[in-house]
Amino acid sequence: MAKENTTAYIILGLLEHEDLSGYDIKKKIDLMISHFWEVGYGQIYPTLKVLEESGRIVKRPGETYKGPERNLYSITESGRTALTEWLKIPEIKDHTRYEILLKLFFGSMLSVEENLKRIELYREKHLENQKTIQFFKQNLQQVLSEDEDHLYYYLTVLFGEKVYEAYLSWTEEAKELLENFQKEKGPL
Amino acid sequence: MAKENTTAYIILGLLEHEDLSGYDIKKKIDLMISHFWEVGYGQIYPTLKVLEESGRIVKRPGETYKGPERNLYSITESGRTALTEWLKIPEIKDHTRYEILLKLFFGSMLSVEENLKRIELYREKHLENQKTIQFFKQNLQQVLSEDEDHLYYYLTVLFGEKVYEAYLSWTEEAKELLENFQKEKGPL
DNA sequence: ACTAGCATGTAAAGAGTTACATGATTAA
DNA sequence: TTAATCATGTAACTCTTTACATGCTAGT
Repeated sequence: MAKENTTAYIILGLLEHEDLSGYDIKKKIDLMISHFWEVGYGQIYPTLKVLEESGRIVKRPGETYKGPERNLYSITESGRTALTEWLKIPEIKDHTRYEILLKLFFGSMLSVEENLKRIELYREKHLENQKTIQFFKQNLQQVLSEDEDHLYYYLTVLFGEKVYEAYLSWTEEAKELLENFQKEKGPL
Repeated sequence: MAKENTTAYIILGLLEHEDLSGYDIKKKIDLMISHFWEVGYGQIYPTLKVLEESGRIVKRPGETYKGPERNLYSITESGRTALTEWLKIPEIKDHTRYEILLKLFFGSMLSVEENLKRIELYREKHLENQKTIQFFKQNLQQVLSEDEDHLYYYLTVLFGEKVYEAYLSWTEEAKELLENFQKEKGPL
C-alpha cells in the first residue's frame, strides 16, 4: 500500500466526471466506493493539496451562495494522463484483513460460547450489509442501460453482494461446526 | 487500524503455543494466517522488541546447533493476560480494500477489452488460491478431531474457501455482463 | 560457483487513522 | 436550543512497506 497513494487516483477518477469539493469527494466515496475502499478527510484534504501542487488538479473558489466557503477542484490534462496510466497497469493485489479470523484462529483460548457469539454478531452485521447492497443493486439495475459508468459501478456492487453472501454462508457453516463440537465435548 | 498493533497479538497468539524465533513466526504466519492477514519482517522484529520491553515476552538465545544465531521468545503471564483481553473484546471491523474494484469502477476510461482482461487475470489468480486452500482444507479435515485448535484453524480456511468461491463466481458473471455490453454496442 | 534458505535486524518514507479546531446554517 | 449538516483543515501518531545490510550453511 505504501508509496502508491491510491487516494490520489480515487480523487482523480471522481474529478474526471465533474468538479467537486473535498467534502463532495468524501460524500461520493462514502456512497459508492466505501464498500471496498474507505477514505477519511485526513487523507482527502492533504492529498488534494499534493495533487494541486503537482498540477494534477486546479482549485477555484466555489459559489458560496450559502454556508461555509467551498473550494472546487477540476482535473487537468496532466491529471487525466496520470489517472489513465494508473488504470492501465495491473493492480498489485487485494488488501484484505479480517480481524474476526485472527480472533477465531486463537479461539481455543476462549469458550466455545464466546466464539459462537462472535460469529453471530458478524452474521448480523453482514445481514445489514447485504440488505444495503441489494438495495443499491436494484436501483442500479433500473439505470443500467443509461451509460457505461453505471455498468462498471454495477460490477463493483455485484462483487459486494457475492462477498456478503459468502460471509453469511460461512457463518452458518461455522456455527454448525462449533455447535457440533460443543455437543460432542459435553457428554464425554 | 492505527493504535492497535495487531501484529503484537498475532505474535502473542503464536507464542502461546510454543516458543519461536522471529523467523519462525514469519514462517507460521505465512503458512497459516497470511490468507487473511499478512505480516512482514519489518513489523515482526520491531514488535518483538516492543513486546520484550513491555514484559509481554522474554528472549533467550536459542540452540544454535548450526547456522546463524537464533533468538527464542516465550510468552509471559502478562503477555497471556494481554492476549486474552484482546481476544475478548469484539473486533472492530474488517479491513478490505480491493484495488481491482477501484480500477473497474473507473473502467469506462479504458476499453471493454482491457477490463475483461483484468477480470480474467483476477480469475486465474484466484483459481490458484482456491486450489491451495482446498489442499489445506483436505489436510486439516483429517486431523480435525485431534484438538480444538485444528477446528478453529479450519474455520478460517473455510472462510477463505467461501470467499474465493465468491470471487470466482463474480468473475463469471462480470465477464458475461461485459461481453453482452460489448455485443450490444458493436452492431449499433 | 552459485543459489536458496536460515536468521536478524535498521532506516526511511509514505499511508492511514484519530482527535482536534473552527464556524456557519438549517431544521426539529 | 440543540443537533445535524455543510465545509476545511492540521497535528500527532502509528502502521506498513521497501530497501538495505550482514553472513553462514547446504545442496546442485
